[in-house]
Amino acid sequence: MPRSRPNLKVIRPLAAPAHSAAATREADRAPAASTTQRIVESVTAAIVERRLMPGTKLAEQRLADIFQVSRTVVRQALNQLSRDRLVCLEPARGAFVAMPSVDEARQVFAVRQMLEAALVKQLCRQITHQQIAELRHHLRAEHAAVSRTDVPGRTHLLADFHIVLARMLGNDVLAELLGDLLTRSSLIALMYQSAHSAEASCAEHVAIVDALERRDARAAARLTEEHLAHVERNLRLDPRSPDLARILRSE
Amino acid sequence: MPRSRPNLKVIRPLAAPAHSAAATREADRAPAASTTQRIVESVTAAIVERRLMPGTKLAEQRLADIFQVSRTVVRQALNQLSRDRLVCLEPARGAFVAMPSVDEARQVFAVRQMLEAALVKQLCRQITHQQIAELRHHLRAEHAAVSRTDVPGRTHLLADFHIVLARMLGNDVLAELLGDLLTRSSLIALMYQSAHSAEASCAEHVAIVDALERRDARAAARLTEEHLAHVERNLRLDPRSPDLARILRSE
DNA sequence: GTTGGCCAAACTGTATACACTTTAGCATAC
DNA sequence: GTATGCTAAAGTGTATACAGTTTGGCCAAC
Repeated sequence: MPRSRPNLKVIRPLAAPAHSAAATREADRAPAASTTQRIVESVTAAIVERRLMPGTKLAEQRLADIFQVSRTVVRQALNQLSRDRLVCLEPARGAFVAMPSVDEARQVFAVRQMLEAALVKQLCRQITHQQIAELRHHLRAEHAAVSRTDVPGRTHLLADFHIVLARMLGNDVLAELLGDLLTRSSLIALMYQSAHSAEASCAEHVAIVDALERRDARAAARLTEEHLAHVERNLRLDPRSPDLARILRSE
Repeated sequence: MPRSRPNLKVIRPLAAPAHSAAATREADRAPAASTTQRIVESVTAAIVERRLMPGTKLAEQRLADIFQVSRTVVRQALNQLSRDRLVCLEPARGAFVAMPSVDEARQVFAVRQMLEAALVKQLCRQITHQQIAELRHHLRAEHAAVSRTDVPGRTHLLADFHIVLARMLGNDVLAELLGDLLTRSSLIALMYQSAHSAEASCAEHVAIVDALERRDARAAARLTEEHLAHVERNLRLDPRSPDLARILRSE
């Protein structure tokens, strides 16, 4: 499917993780993961952090060499990643970093609007002062990352905001689901070159927290929907080159 | 973890699928699946159709013999099933049919309420006369299955109702997500002995379709939430024996 | 100069082999 | 009679081997 095969070496730094902010963050939340899980997380991080482009082939032996394991383990990881829709498995051809379609992109954002609007609406009813304080703290971190143009950091923080909200509801099922949708959103943003400014996102997050503090459920839900609509509208989802490529491919 | 190890032979009929309604339905929607996928679907069907009890050990070699493949393929299937939360993989101990906790059960239903309420609200705005007719047709099938006490048939139809709604929105991402939540709900219902009558579910479905036809978004959303609340309330989620078992196990 | 077909290298899909962990039964000690 | 420790069987985790498919390049034909 992908005619050009970008070199895979971009993910090499993963094997010997540099002591970057991203690496430590990743290690923190994965205490003693299995070998398979480690690979899943490395590849996921590589995609979210834009070191792997959509359509890149992920040859099994290649990954096996990089992570110093057998193909068996790599295959397990690739299977999980395909379940997460981050990689696309084509029979007898191999695994490729997924190339979500325009439709899929729209659908993911539609689902996020439904889930997150309902989420903040519920959260209004039960949020505590301390939780508000936590959110303010998070917002300050976001602002700081945006100010010093720390691109990977701010990307992570902007996405984490949504996860933090889910966690505050105390619903792990929701949090995990939303986490999956957020990684998919990252891939979508990467594929369709999001033009949404980090400043705007940060400001919109502030407005949502303000509404939560006022316990204004209606406003919080509306602001959340608008925020996601803004992000989606700033994707280049026009039926131009991507769709052309798609037509030629599906033919 | 599970002290008693129910015999696995219950799923034997899967290998040579009888020409039951369930078997053909299953075959229809999986045209040319891979070997791994076939196993995933067989085990999923076995769990949903209550032929496999929560906590049952799924030994790899056993499944490999039944499906006449190597353990490699079985392991891939079990990995996918664990991603779907239908089986629980315990390191060096094996795979077991999952035993969702009371918390997880509540959370799954909470997420379904959020998603499905938003879903019918949206659907009110765009549903066509033909789609209403399709839903009426589905309701008649539900009613017929309930009347003739076709337990597996009605279970499938009652669950499918929710999927049909999602499909009508034209959002495949949503439909798939909801599908996963529904299979999890089946396992939950199995585990906590749902006492919800099929007649009640069917009647509540009718009320939802009525609201959709009137394009009464508010009512449709409310009825959907109430429907799910009823189903959840009829689960035996009291902190009795299950939680006791859990405490002893996690100790 | 371009098109079509053939062949070797590379890669995926599955099976098998082996090391290590868990488990269950039995013998021994108290 | 109960509890504890040991040993063999069973089962999981990973690596490797091999068959079948895809891929890309080369050569011949037009």
